Amino acid sequence: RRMFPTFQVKIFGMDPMADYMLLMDFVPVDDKRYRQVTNTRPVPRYAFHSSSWLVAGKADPATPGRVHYHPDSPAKGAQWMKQIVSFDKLKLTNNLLDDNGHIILNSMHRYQPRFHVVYVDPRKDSEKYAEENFKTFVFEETRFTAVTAYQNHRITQLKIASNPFAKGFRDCDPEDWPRNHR
Amino acid sequence: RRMFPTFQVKIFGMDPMADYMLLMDFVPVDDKRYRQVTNTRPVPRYAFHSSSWLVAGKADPATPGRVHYHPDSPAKGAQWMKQIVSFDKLKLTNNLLDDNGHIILNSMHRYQPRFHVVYVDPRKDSEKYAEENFKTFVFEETRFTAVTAYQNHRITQLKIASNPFAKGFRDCDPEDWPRNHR
DNA sequence: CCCTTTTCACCTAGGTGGTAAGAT
DNA sequence: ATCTTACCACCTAGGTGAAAAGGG
Repeated sequence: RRMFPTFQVKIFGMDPMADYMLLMDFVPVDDKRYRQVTNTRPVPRYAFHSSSWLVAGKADPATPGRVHYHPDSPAKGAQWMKQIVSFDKLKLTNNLLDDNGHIILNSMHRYQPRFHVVYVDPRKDSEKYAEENFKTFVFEETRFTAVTAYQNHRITQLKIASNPFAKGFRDCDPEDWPRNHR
Repeated sequence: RRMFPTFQVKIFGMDPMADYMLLMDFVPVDDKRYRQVTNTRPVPRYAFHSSSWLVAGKADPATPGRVHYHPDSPAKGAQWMKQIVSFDKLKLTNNLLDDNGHIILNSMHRYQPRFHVVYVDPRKDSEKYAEENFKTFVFEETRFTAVTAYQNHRITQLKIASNPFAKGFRDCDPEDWPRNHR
């Protein structure tokens, strides 16, 4: 499924006339597997377990480190800089055998999205300059735990309130949402 | 609206490693405006006038000669050649003020679609070689009369039978269509 | 008990010809 | 009479979380 909210960046400082490739990948934040607490007392299903994650042990074997190229790649710096770049086509899966080119992640593990900019070097021996033509950007606030089903009611409500495709599950106007809920 | 059936080509003979732009444009077939015959006897609307076009006079002023770049442009020759290239995103309009970048045509005029291949010359003075880096292909069987409403019942039925988006107007299985109708 | 998979109703987004009204 | 425009029901295509079923 798509990653939501979508990773979006505003880019400055490119050479407007040069070609660039934009891509993303995901690296494990730690070497741990997480789980939810065991409730001893019965709890209604909609309460979604506890509100925190416990370490459940060592991480599962690392998944194939796929990358997602922004579908507009390659494009000129001027094109990338003139508006916000949105990775809304990026899809995540837990299927190790996926052959749709989606990003493969382990469920119940924590990940750090990374954003990479590659300058398309017109020189014949461009491979030699791969190091300097490659810049990586990490925004720690975009870290998340991959799941197959939501574990937290407020995450669910945030998605229902802000993802247009989940409009069918809303029971009030999303404009009122930040005021009515903390 | 989209052009339907879609213009599609299979390409051979490109340099697999070189970049190419693919584009289409439309040129008037003649300098005429067409119209349907006046029936003196009343005719049911569904009969769609006559089955032929009459010359109605001189063509309207030529429309801005827009071009449509295939959205995958630029791409490597290998990419273009490995499957049929389909111009299914190409849209036609009769609105002279259109600002969606669609191809502007005069209704009731005849047009010839043209297909162009542009080799992206990596040389600094590539403008000098524009002539030799540019090839045009014309398939006369793709000529058509632009309309705002269909003038021929068999064209309507052909579209209903073969365009998936018109499935709501079908009254039998399209697989049976060529056998049941001439 | 905890997590994953599958299916579903309900959306967004947009491509069809039909149809009625409008323009010339 | 002929052609154009605007709107519509009906599709395709695909992104949502809910819920039920399944696995360990």
